[in-house]
Amino acid sequence: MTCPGDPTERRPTIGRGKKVRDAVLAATLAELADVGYAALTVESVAGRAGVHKTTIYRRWPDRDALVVDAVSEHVRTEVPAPDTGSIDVDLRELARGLVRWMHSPIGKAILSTMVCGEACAPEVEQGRRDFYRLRFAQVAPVIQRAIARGELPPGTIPSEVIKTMAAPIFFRMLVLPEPIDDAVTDRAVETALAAARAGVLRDRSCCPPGE
Amino acid sequence: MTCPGDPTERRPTIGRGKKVRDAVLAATLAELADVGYAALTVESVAGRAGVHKTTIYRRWPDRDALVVDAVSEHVRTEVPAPDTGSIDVDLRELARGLVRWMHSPIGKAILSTMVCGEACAPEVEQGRRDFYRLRFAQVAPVIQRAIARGELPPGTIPSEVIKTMAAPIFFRMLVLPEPIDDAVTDRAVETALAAARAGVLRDRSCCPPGE
Amino acid sequence: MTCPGDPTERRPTIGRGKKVRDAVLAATLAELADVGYAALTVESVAGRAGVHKTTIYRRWPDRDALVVDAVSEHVRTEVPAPDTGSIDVDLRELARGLVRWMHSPIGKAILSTMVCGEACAPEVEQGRRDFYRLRFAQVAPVIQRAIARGELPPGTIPSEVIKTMAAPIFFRMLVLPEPIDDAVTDRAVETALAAARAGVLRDRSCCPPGE
Amino acid sequence: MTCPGDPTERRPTIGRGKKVRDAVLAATLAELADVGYAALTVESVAGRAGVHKTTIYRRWPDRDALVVDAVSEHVRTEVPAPDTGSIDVDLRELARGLVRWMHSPIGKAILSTMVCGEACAPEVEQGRRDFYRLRFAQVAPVIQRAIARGELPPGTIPSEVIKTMAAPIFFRMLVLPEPIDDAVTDRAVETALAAARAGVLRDRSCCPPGE
DNA sequence: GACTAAACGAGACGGTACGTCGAGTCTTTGT
DNA sequence: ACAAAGACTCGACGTACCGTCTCGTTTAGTC
Repeated sequence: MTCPGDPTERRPTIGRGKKVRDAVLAATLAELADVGYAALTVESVAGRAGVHKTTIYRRWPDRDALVVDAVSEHVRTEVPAPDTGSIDVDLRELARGLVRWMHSPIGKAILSTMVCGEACAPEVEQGRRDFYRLRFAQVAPVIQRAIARGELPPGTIPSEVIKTMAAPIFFRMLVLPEPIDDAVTDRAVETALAAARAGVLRDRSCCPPGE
Repeated sequence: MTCPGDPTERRPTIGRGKKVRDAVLAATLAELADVGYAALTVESVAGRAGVHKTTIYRRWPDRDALVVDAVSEHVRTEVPAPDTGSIDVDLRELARGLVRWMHSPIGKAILSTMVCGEACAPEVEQGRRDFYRLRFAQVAPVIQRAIARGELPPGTIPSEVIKTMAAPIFFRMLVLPEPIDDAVTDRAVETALAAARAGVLRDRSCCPPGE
Repeated sequence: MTCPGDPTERRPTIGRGKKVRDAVLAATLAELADVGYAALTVESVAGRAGVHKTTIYRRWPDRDALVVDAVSEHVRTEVPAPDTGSIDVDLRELARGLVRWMHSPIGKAILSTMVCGEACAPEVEQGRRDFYRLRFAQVAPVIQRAIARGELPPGTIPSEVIKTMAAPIFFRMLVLPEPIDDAVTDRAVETALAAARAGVLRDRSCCPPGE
Repeated sequence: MTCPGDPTERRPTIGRGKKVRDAVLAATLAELADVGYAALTVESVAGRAGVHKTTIYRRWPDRDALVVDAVSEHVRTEVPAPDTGSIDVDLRELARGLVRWMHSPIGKAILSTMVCGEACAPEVEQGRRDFYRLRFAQVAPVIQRAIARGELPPGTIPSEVIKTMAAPIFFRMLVLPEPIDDAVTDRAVETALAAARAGVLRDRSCCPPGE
């Protein structure tokens, strides 16, 4: 039956095709983690997945599409949004989780794809935009709860807080490659909180106020 | 320094060789700006420089070395450190300059090289580390003056302020590709200042909080 | 013969199977005429016949068998053996018919299959041997009547006369690709008759010359 | 040296390139003889020639061009034109030579290329036309001498005699695949001579025979 | 001002991966 | 229970670019 509820992919996703698809995507992530995006080879992926190269090309138009798909697949993973009652603790937990993810094989895999100086295929571009949008949405409640509790000023934009917290971590990881220790992580959290509390991260268009 | 006798490069750097070297490096930067690091081909560079491919391989061991060299060349450019007497204004000027640089051809060229998810050649790795170290050093006086003026708390680490200001801009440019407008830039500046004023960016190892 | 019960083919030849079989064979001939034997694709045939590729592979072991079968199908066509009372006229008529056939779609189809520099599958090999044997047998009476009328020497081998007449035509068509006009055709006929009349085409093993 | 006199090919033919070219063409002919035209693989040729696939594609645009070139190369071989003073003997010798050539590896190689039912690439088409034109020109003197000696009627077209002799041999070899023995060969010769002597192979346009 | 050595132009070559096509086999599904 | 539909394996195609090599030719510094 083509029971309603999972029409994300056509029928081939079920049955034998599903097995192949999963094997290939898993192999892609593994390769990504091992050798990175630039050195990823369709033939290696095929070999690792125990599948023929042409089978991959039948399902994905090219290397980029394959990688984007593989990464997107693992994006549906729910990121647990902590709720300890304190924004300091919650945000620190999120930051630590981000750092852990960045250093995990799968995180490295995704990162190596998800960064490139704008000359990327539009496909990849869109893929990563979606990725981050989803991630931010998943953790936004943490900030919203803090606002509700009065820990952060009303009008604070949740995604801005997250971005402000995440930015220094990504920056150190990807731009200046510097090791990321707890001090760095904590500083990122405190920076975001300081900015939020100072009202820097509020929506300025609606509520000019306050001051 | 290019003082005579400098053996960083052999003689060929002078005379005819100089012309070739310059043409190739310029062509490399142009290609970098046009198509990005990943799509850069030695043959295109050779063609653009009006030089034969083998000539390039005679001087640089491989593609990466060429790119690193081309980029390093343009790193010595002095970044003017503004000094208006107000850290707000100075920092905003630095941020605007950074954004302008990021959108300039040369900036794009360097960025496309300087970012990659860790699977880079060590050569590139070291190159970019040096690049940023130098850049931060160039603008550190701006912060130091602010500390001296009492605008920022003593013990504030200049490079941390710069990084905190730069991180959200790079993050938006490279990770989530989002357009960067003045609001974003200003917010980055204010975030860095808020954090600095809150004492988040002080050196914690030496001067235990106390305050 | 197509008498009922003929077990050369299994049941599927009747009923629904018959339709499929006919459609596929017709499509095969059409493809053969259009693109030739070498470029013939099972998928194209399937598409043209409105049938799935695997359906073809179920019925025919491989491409060659399909082609041979398709061609054999159209071999049973009776070639009218002219009987004007004059071997000159009769033979010329046969020659013209041969040339017409060669330029017809079906003729081209068969020709493109029926020629290949020996590296053919034995299946094809046997198929074409049978094809020509049958063709020659069909027109042999023309020669036999001429012998009976005394137009050609006794002992003349009918198939040899046909082959001698046909050879230059095939030669020009397949080997040196040259256009075939009436002059060529006539010359082929006259050559065969000259040779036959000179006794070159008699069976030498049985009736030692002498005569 | 670039001494005048051998500008048949550009410079690459000399030096290292010549070795590669020769090796590849030889390997092509060998493959052609072994597996035939249809089954010939660029990779096999490359392997046999001890050369990389891409090297072949650098010099020849595709498989067909390679084969045509390889065959053309071996066409310059002079075919000795016998001159015994008797057209019967000379022609028989030519016929036997043709049959021997057909059964030689190189002959098979060329034949397997040189026959295809018109759906050939124009490149191959032109190549074979040239091939046969040259071959016929090489042996035409044999016929011309016979005409001069009065063995054949004046006005006899040499190439027609050759074709008439060759046609049945090719026909048996390629169309009906039948073994070719001396009887067949002799019959072909006698047929051609009978036709020539009967005046069938004269140029009809110029000398409308007095006979 | 001629001479020698380094560097350049030119082009082929081995090698890796790309993305495509077609043959023929195997599995799932629907009837 | 069997045939249609699809997906899969396999092998070859022709392409692009990498980095290497070997020739001649030009040019730059030296004697």
